[in-house]
Amino acid sequence: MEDILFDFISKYIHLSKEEKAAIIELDIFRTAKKGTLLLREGEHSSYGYFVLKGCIRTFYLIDGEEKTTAFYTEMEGITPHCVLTLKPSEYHIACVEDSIIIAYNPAMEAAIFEQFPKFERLCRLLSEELIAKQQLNFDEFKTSSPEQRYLNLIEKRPGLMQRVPQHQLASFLGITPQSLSRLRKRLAKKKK
Amino acid sequence: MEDILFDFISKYIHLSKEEKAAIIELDIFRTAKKGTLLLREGEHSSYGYFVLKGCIRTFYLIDGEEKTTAFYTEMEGITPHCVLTLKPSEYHIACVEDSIIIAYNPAMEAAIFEQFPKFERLCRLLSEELIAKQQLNFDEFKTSSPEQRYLNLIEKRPGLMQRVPQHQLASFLGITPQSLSRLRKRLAKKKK
DNA sequence: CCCGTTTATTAACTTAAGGTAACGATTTCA
DNA sequence: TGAAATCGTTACCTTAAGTTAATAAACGGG
Repeated sequence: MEDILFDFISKYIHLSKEEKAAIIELDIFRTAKKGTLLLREGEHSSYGYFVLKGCIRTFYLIDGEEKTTAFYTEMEGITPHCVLTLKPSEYHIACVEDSIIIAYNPAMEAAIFEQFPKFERLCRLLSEELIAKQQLNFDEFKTSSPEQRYLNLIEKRPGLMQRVPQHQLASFLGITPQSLSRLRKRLAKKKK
Repeated sequence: MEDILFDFISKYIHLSKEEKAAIIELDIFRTAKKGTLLLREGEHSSYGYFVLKGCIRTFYLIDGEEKTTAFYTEMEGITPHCVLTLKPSEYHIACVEDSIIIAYNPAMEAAIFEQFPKFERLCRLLSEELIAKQQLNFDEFKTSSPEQRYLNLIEKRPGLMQRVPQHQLASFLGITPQSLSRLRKRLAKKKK
């Protein structure tokens, strides 16, 4: 399972045997069953997660309703806001499927950055890229109707539809499950 | 005007005289009049912008309509997506007010990072923080109605309302100018 | 200072999303 | 395996957003 990670990193920088060993040394690999809560609202945590296989989601509990706002699948990760603020978490993180993930904390990052400074560069570059992508994504959300967003999601993240319950997808699209259900019926009719 | 920048940076790291001199050496400070286009859709550009004073916005031209998706004010900045992809820009960037900005490109960053590695750490930390904040912001957007978003904006970014034309704010809120106008009337009535 | 453009508001109509509730179908797990 | 919870769909009604259009106010360049 380390290979999944190293294959990914190799797209950006070359890692020596020593560097790979240092990463494995950190003992960051975990498996988690579907439904497992990695982080609860209100908790303090210093762990970030990176998905090697499977799917995790962030969600809020608002008026007793789960509102899923993000899905992270293969080669995507999240450092929860609370890790940076040191305050209680605003949201929950849960596994949508049985997953293989990396769990890292700032101390581990610091250790790796100190040994191998080029990791820090990698993280900076990945972060900067992610900011720009996130912004594009948000832009698209703002400038689209729920229906367009739904169609867009099918195009941009094919397969996610199949992996995720519909009511979770609905809040991800910024609508209610009922609206998503209607929307789908509307589209099916149009297609005919 | 350098002082505005150095005051900001001093909240994160200490800069020596040499380091400050190296930054000034880069000749990154610019002023731009309201309405100035810093980047046009379709253009190639390698410049990122950081606002010291004033306000800039990103917008898309969709069916001849301007859709404003983000505002950047004091101590906020943007590295356009096209700088990272080397492809034509998806959006425009324009000054909303007369502004004092920093314009930087990857070569300048590389030069500074080489001279003073701690800058790279600063950028990584700021980037990681921004990712988490952006995500929270997006989450809030998805889980709120236009009305809640409007009220939230007043709270979170007071003053922006006064600085920015309403039709630009409308698309920023993900609605039409007409809807924003109605929404405001509705709220004014409620308050009474 | 004036005229054209941009901006904000309002109105009437259409469309779709929210709220509530009910219904089976599926999944979970004790 | 059987009861309970979860999930997706449908229906009905309400509410608000989109669309189009008209008008008035504010702004800005010559």
